[in-house]
Amino acid sequence: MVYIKKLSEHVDEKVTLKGWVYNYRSSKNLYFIELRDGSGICQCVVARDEVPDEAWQGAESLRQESSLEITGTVVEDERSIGGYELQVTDLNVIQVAEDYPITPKEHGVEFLMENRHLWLRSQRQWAAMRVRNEIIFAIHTFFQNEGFIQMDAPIFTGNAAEGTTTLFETEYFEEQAYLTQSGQLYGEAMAMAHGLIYTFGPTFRAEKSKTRRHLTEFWMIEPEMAFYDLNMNMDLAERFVKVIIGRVLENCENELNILERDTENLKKAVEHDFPVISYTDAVENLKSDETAQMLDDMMESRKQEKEDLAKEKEELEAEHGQAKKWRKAQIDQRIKDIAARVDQIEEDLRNIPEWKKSAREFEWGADFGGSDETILTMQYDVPILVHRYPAEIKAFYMKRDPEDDKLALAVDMLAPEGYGEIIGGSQREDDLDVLLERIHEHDLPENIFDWYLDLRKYGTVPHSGFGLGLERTVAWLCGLHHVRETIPFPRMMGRLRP
RNA sequence: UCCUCGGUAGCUCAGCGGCAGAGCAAUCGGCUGUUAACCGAUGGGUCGUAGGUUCGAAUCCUACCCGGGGAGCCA
Repeated sequence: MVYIKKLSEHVDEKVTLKGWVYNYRSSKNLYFIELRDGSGICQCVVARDEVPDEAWQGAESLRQESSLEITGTVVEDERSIGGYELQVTDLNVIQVAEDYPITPKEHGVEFLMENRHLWLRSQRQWAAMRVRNEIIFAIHTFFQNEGFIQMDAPIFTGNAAEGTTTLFETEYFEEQAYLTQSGQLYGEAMAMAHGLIYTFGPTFRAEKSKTRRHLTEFWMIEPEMAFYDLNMNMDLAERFVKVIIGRVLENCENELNILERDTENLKKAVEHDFPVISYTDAVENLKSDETAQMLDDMMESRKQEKEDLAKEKEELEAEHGQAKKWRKAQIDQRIKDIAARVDQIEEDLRNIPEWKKSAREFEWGADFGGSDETILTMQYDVPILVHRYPAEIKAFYMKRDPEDDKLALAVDMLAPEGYGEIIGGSQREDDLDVLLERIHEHDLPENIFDWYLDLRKYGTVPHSGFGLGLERTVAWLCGLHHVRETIPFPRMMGRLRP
């Protein structure tokens, strides 16, 4: 048995492929079967004169997603997807699939999500999962090469600590338990045992967020490093992300092609330093005249684009009447695209004045909202690192800046192109008394943290770490609109099936 | 929880007070190189649910259910 991915090694040989019908076309004496086998897609040409009668009848019975074994000679052919095709000599139908719900045409999100178990077979979803796999492999390779030990934090936890986030509650024998929202505190304990560690596991947040960046169950990678300060932490995060992008560019060319991902900015991210900006400078940036001007310019260019699209739509509608059928379909599609884009523009036109106002009136000490993040990141093509946030808006375990007690030694990495925060991290408070004080300030129960406080009692050291959101990273590298397409079976508000 | 957009054939949508429509999919037929193939024919409906206004409601009003996008929160 040969896999489609390896067809180039079998030119002019007779091989047998096993797979599913992705799509098919036919004429009287010729059948074209697009076969997918999980490794790729190959067009198989069945000519009536070249195969036994049973094989021809088998071909005629095929429907989308029918399973089959197919034998033939591999030939190079430019007309075929992938550059190779199979001149079929025999085929054996395993099962004829009736009424496969997902056709090669367009579908809505709701329908596709209901059929996620089948949607995974579609090209774009296939490509996204391959990129996800490459990213996961790159993450392990990077840390293993750097001498990190992969260790697992528990998923059940007894403490709902860390403050504001809503957690999933569950029962652990007769005790109240929660699903973990982060493995970090445990990561710190493990780093004190092994020096450099990373966790790789699922995390759960019960927030009722319905946005393209949120899931209730997502995967997070959290390295924790003994004897690392904030600068070392930021350097590691940048090198780490660069390696991931580099590996994806190197090994997923075909997948990125299928996803129609423009790789220009990804290449820049590998080659250029990520801008490092303090929170305070970022606030200045938001309030600046230049930013206000940038938003005004953006407003103008959106208005212009809207006019251009309206004109294009008029021209298309005029052409529609006497157009041929295939051209009509093309026009309809383009008009649909235009309508979607115009909706987006109108939303922008409503939002931009508010963004401008919120940026202009931003007060030092507040946390950045979605629009503020957008304004900051749209000024760059590569991720930016924002550091030293006001301590008040950050978690209790983050160390204060020795040069300014109001600041926490925290860092966020914000991805470009609207993908938002992909990394959040900090240097941790390593002084027992200060940490106790913070716990009291945040009104957290001390007894829950007794084991965590032990880490400061017995050989405390400066240490740092960060968490990378896997799905947001996949979404960004794939250029996907929504994180629900970055994980096989996304869990989000109102979606527990399939 | 709030704001906003939507729910019409298996799918994607049009229709927005007066006979329920199109494309794709399905079924049948045609076509020797197609590639979201093409051409012809056929079948296919609880217009999200409940109530109201009206001579008449998919269309207007009210409530509810479900979904998309966003705010808050965050990776």
